[in-house]
Amino acid sequence: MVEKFLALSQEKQATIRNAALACFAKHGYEKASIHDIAVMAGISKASVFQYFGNKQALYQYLLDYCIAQMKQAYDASTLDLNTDFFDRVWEASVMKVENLKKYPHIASFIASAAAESIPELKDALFSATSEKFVETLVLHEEDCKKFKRPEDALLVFRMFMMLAQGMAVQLENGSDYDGIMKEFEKILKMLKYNFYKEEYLP
Amino acid sequence: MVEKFLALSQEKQATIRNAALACFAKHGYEKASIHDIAVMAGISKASVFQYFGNKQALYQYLLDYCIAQMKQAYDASTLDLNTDFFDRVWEASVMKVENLKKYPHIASFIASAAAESIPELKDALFSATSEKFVETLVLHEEDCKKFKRPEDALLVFRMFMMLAQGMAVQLENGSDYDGIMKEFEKILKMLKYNFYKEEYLP
DNA sequence: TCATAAATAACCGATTCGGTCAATAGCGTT
DNA sequence: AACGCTATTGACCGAATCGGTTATTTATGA
Repeated sequence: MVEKFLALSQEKQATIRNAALACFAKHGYEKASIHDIAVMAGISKASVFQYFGNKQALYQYLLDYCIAQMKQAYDASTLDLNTDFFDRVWEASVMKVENLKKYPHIASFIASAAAESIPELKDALFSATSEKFVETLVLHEEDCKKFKRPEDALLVFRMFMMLAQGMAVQLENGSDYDGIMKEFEKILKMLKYNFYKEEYLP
Repeated sequence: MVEKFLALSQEKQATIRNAALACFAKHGYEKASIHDIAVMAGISKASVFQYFGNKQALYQYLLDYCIAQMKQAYDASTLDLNTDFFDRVWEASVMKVENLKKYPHIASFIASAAAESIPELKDALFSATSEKFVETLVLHEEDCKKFKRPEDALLVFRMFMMLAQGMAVQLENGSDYDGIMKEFEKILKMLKYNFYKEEYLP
């Protein structure tokens, strides 16, 4: 049923998709109305049904699209190259923010769908956001040695995870990307300076 | 019109208020329905109208209630006593979290109302969350001297503000208060140890 | 037991819901 | 210009839900 939609131009697809993602994210499945989505996308309500058949199918399409996009984003995660912990955190953060910029409503849609306990999200979310997974990806054993107190490394990492959530909130609330990222970069440098042994400082 | 409601027992008032706060916070003013609120509160829809007259009056009552609660919470902020910066941050965080525990839905309701750009919130929110205000309240000049690099103090404070937002998100998503606060306490100690000059460490 | 107050089920007109369909607008072909 | 074909939409459908009212039931207290 979705072929009609996929035949549209990429721009129009993106416009409609973003409108639908935003509405579902903001209001949830039941309270989001096709009328709202159509108005936000600048098309008629009938067209939405022409493209997707019904409300459920539209939601399912968005779900599949977001899961695929998420997997792709994580597959493209090649941050093992940088050898330093703080550089890796920085790189991962930049990647996350760039993704947030490129696909603005995916994160909030996923969060909203998770709140409605959509079953198929459980798996996709678990593999992507599992703290242990990200931990082994970012924090290596040899990183700890650079710390004045090696036992601090894990806690610093956990702090970054919380910090990332706070940043995401601020970004959603309209704060400018560049300003926040600049500040985050300064924070990283500061932490590195204060936590590393002198021999590992530039 | 609200006298009927205020005549109820405190527990029943709290139950109804929390249901209404949760519904308005989750769905916004327009999409939140009196039916939903009544069901969540375990009373009949007619009773809600009996207590508050109409939807707008209910919303206005919640708004007034939350603003009053917020002001009271900030008036009770007596954290000047502790002389150390990190202790002050810890105390402020505990206060914030205790408030979040005591009045679970106020924060999200205020956020939702702010998103709908309710005019009277502008003032109340500005005085309460203005970063400059909190900054002068928590970060004093003599604190900076304790840092190995005094210029780090302000950035550490900014980091705490972001961290607090991340913590709030996790708390809303159902993580346990005590676990998060334990971790935050550890983070504070760790930062203090790494940032302070040795002479200021216990 | 009875009067009174509190709570609700049933109901109201109006609006909005998801969904359909016939009419229209756009557009390449001849 | 007239045609045919398709993409798009305005108008419409019955059903559900909206905010709000009212008549009836339930609880209370003298």
